[in-house]
Amino acid sequence: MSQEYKILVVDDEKDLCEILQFNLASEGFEIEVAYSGEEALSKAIEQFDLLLLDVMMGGMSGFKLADKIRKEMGLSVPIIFLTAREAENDMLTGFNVGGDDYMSKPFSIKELVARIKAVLRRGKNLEIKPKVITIDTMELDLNRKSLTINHENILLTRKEFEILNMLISYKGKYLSRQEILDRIWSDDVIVTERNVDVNIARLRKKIGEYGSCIKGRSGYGYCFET
Amino acid sequence: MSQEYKILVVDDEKDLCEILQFNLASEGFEIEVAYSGEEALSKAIEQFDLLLLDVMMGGMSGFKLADKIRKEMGLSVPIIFLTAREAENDMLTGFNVGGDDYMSKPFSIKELVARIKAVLRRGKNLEIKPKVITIDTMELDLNRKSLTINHENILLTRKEFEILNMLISYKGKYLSRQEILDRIWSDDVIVTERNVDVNIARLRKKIGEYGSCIKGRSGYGYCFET
DNA sequence: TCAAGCTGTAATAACTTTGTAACTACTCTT
DNA sequence: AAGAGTAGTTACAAAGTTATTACAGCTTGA
Repeated sequence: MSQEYKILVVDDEKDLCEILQFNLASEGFEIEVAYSGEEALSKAIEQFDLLLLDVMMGGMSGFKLADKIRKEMGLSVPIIFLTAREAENDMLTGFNVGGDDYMSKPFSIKELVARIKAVLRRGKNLEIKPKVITIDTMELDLNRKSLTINHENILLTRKEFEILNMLISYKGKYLSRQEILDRIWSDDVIVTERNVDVNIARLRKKIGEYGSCIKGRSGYGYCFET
Repeated sequence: MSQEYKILVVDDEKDLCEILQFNLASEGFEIEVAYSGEEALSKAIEQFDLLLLDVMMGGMSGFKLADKIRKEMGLSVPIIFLTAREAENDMLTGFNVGGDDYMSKPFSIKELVARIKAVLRRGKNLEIKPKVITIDTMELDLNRKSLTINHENILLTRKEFEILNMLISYKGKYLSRQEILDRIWSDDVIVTERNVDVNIARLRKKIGEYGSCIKGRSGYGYCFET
């Protein structure tokens, strides 16, 4: 990094703070630490280029803190949330509050650094990108994670949404069950390939007429094609 | 697994080594064992497709070993760390050193195997080859595994596709049935040479006018020639 | 705590691909 | 030209793959 970025880490686990401080500093970032939301607010938030907020803290939660910073203080500093694993809903709330990314603990420093850099880069290009994929009368909103067909809202579960999204972004290419598993399921969950089938079946049913656009071919996998 | 992967297990607990050796071998991996970091270094590390390193060993720790392999020897073999500690710290260090994954003991063999496969797969996907072979009005897309003739999609089964691909890449050369079997069928399946004939027949039928480009010659085998 | 929803497994039925066998037609030698 | 070996074709059986359903465990949120 050519420029020195200032990052504020807010977390009540002192050990983790130390690890972060050490590792991020060695990546060339300037780090400050606060051990609670309240302590964080006592600092001049606007001086930082990025906030790393633990979601669960004694006292004010990371989300509440983010909310204050965004709404009361009106700041748009990038925020990355740190959350205990499996809290998928956490993540959604995080995005609602205006988070830029989130990381589930335990996470790898390598990955965190990558995301920090990504967020900082993004900041330069600025602001909201409404990502919507439209296929005929079907609209997939990647931000809202919603699907509409003929302006009718279709509720997809996460897995269904992500599979559909993946198929559509590789439109015309057959993706093997394994490729789908690799991308959509995290490494440490072990599920069988049959699972993909089941999710595809549910997805097909939900998207009605478009169900037949998801082609399955013996030995190749699945493919979206209109 | 069609290909045989070589894995080096480095751990000073002999019992665990045996368990790993037995179980991984039965998954079709070729296993070698070293009981210390020093012993590991005496082997030709570059011959292995994956390293499984215990973090805590008498003598050199797994991390130190990894560090040597990465930085001094400059090798980028995938590494999975085995750690007994719950500690998040271990994990962080593991990733910093360039580990690809880690497993905390005790772990399930099933999960370990899943991760090994994931890591090995990951390495392969790196090759991005936008390969399309065009012969007259025939297009063979090796990525999509699709064939079009005059922009008409022709659905080939896997074996058909692979045979066609092989014939075309050796265009003009006669390939014996045995050569075709060796390359396209996995070693552990035993099929007769007549099988190739049958598949060739099916292929010829599917590719219509191009069917006659697949020449058969008594005593030689098959050859693609326009 | 219960009800509802999500996600995974298992079972099974339908389907596709692949292999074998049997037969015919061709080729190559003598 | 005959016979032995080789190749092409077809039909059927075996093996493998996929779709779908039912159900169970888990999480979540009233």
